Amino acid sequence: MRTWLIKSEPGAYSWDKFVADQRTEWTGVRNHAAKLNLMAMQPGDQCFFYHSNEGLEIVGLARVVRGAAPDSSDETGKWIAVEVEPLRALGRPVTLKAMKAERALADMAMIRQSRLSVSPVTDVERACILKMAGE
DNA sequence: GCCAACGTTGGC
DNA sequence: GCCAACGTTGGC
Repeated sequence: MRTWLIKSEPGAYSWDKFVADQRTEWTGVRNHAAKLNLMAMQPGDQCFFYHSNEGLEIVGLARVVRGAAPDSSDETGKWIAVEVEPLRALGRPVTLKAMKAERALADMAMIRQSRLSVSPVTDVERACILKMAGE
């Protein structure tokens, strides 16, 4: 089981909306590096859910329920999406500021490449983030 | 195939 | 609102 990090602007699609929906197709990724990460996702993998632009914190944990398939919002047929469901909110949100201050997270993909909307999280990083969340 | 111009993302 | 990072487009 691998762990990933997916970003969403809460104004566009918030954690609360995600919880209300119970399951969603993660559409709209139009970046090749992010697409490669989507393609590597397997059912059962988990994803930290991060609020970009507003909030700037990881708020919850999700699970991949279906691997990559054509993105239903894409008319070109070039892009793909996975389906995810919420697992649980974190004990407390982990802010970008706190992550940047944590030396163990200095090499995190999302820190090094801030614009990448779907990124991998290592086991060490995952454990660190969960600890920061008070879990 | 290079590179300047431009658009978008996302943090500050 | 600004700007850095980065991706894409289009002229040459």
